[in-house]
Amino acid sequence: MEYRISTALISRPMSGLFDYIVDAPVEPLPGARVKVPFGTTQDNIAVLVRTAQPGQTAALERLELKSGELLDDLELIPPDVFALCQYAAEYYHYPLGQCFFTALPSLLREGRAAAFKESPALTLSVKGRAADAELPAELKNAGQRQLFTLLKQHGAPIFKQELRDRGFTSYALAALVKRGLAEEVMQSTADAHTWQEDSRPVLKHAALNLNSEQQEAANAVCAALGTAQNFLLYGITGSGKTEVYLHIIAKVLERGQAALVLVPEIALTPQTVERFYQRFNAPVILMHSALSPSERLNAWLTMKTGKGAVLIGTRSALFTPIPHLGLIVLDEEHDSSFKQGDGLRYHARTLAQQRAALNSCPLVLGSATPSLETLQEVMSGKTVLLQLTRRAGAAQLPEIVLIDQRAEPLTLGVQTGIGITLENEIGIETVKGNQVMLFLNRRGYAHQLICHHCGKVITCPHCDTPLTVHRSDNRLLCHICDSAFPLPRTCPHCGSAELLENGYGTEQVEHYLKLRYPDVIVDRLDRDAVKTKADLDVKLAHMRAGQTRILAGTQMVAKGHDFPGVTLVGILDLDAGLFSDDFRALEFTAQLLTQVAGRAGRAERPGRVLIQTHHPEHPLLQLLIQPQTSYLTVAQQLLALRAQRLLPPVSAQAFLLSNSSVREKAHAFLSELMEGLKPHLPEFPGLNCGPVISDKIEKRRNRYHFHVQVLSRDRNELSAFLTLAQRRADIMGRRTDVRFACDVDPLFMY
DNA sequence: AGCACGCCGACT
DNA sequence: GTCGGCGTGCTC
Repeated sequence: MEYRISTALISRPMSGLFDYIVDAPVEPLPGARVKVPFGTTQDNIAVLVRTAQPGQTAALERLELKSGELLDDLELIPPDVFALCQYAAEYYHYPLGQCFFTALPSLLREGRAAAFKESPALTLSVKGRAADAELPAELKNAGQRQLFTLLKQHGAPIFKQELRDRGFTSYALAALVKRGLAEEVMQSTADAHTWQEDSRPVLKHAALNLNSEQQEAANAVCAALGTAQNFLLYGITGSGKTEVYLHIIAKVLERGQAALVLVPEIALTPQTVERFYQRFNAPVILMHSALSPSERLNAWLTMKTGKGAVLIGTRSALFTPIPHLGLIVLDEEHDSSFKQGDGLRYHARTLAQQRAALNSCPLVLGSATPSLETLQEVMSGKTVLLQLTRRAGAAQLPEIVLIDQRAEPLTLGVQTGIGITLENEIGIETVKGNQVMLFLNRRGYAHQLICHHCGKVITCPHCDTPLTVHRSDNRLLCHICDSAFPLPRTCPHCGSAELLENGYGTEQVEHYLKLRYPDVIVDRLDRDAVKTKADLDVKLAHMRAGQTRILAGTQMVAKGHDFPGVTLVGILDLDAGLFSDDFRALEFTAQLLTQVAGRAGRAERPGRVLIQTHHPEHPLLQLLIQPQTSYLTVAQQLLALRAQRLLPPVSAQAFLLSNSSVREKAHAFLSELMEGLKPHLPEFPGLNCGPVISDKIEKRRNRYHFHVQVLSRDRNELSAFLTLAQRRADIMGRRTDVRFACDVDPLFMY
């Protein structure tokens, strides 16, 4: 039977639909993929949007439709995810086809069959099963012993990727195989049954007891199961948010429904993951950036076919088909990694709200430092606030102390970021056997290289930024485009050999500390020191074991890791976060301070936070050092400030973006676009359009960037304007070498 | 985004 | 005389 269908092409930046004829035994469903010819090209992947009755698309009567090949016999993208993509297309003013593209695993984008592939798994060998002793004596390594025990308890094979996610090293896996205790088998999830058919209870172990606050929070969400109610679980660090999630998820599973847990990339540590595996018999599936394309497809299909009960994943896991979805958790909801920075520039929180609405399930946003966006939702009554104010154990909140840098003598330490006061405190704490964490938001050894003779700063040839000195690999690195250059001995401009390093980064801090405290182990945590997930796990383990005594790092040290032995947290330079022209800077700074402070004094030992600043009188700092100040009170003040200035989240914001390798073209495009829109502006009385200006870093990766800021108190008005802008941009036609995009609800200034 | 078509400059 | 630059417009 032949059907006439409308499709969206997933790899073309066009918002229109294109019609084809497909041959199918029964009427094909929206969400299925079709392979279609397009223009002169073959094998384009499109997604079926609707079937059309003959004659319905009257405008195309003139045409003999080409035929396409149906790739999926069912819908591939189920109705809820399909609707989510449609919503994203409208909200973010992005072509529907490309939203589908974003929603699909890469192998499915390329037209591969939606079928499970076998993956390597590990199970005990005959010898391993026969081993009488609980643990074969030859296994000395703790990881290998744990792995053996796990395989023995579990019986059935476990995917190697899952074992790696749970913290076992590839080395440990190989060692068991080498000793003949375990063997590798290829396994597929294809013939597994759905998890609901499993007769075992969903819980492996009885849940931990919740304290009254936790219980109240869990009860509130459980009472709302089956509705699209949004919650903010505002829980200070160490107050046990995860335990609340686990309780709610258990309830969801008992109802026969599945749960989706979204986390920032960095949060997928073996400790967190293990708590889920330990708690539930029902299958827990992970989706993160370290998966290979076929592993990602397997995880996606496992959920789609109802063989996974809990999906834990990063941003993009939001688009995974999950039958009977009963709950969405978005943990660390303030984290900026939930916002996609290119392509479909979506915020996982925004789309999670929509998905929760589509599935009539609750959305739980969790954070110790909620975003002002979420706080605004609480104020307006759309989101229910649940609070966890008690820290586990006897832990107290740390004392925050400002160190006025203007009063510090200009020692060698100051030039590497550590003033004498902080240095002394580090000495005292480490002598006592305590741990210290230092935070600095700048990677590398030295911020820039400046010529003493001609005064020029060595900059990236592709970007408007100074190159950063990285001593560990003796290179100059561009933090914008990641290009690398050998360290020059002479100035490229004047040939002088007198090059001065200017400004310090984490690498220099680490270097200085190692010189200063040769007896203790100093480690560093930043993107350069942590290349793989395994690096991170190792460093975190050393820190947790108390081996590492001083840990210096970037944002990474602030992100939710629990180190009970830390009694001192030093913040080397906060001033940039106080005087930025980004209106979100104070919010980020308050969040960062609160998060970093949360690392200190989690056990019985009280903690302190020392903040080095040249501006101790700054009102935000003054507010934050008050012992009774909670993040919530700070955030409320910041929100009031936003309201005064009519900034997000009180009003809706978007950027129109253009870039080109020819500076003039990028500017001209936006100027002409805005000129063309001018006559329409009276139709948008609440709209506030900025001028066409260059980005703060105008040249990036050899392209010149310009933008226009658009604000409106009325989101619908903003959206209508963006639709018009998009249409005008289309009419203006594509110009070679000019790229144009919208960023709705941007998180960073351009 | 591809890709073809088409109209102008500098090669054999 | 042709090769190839990239501006323009179309793709069911």
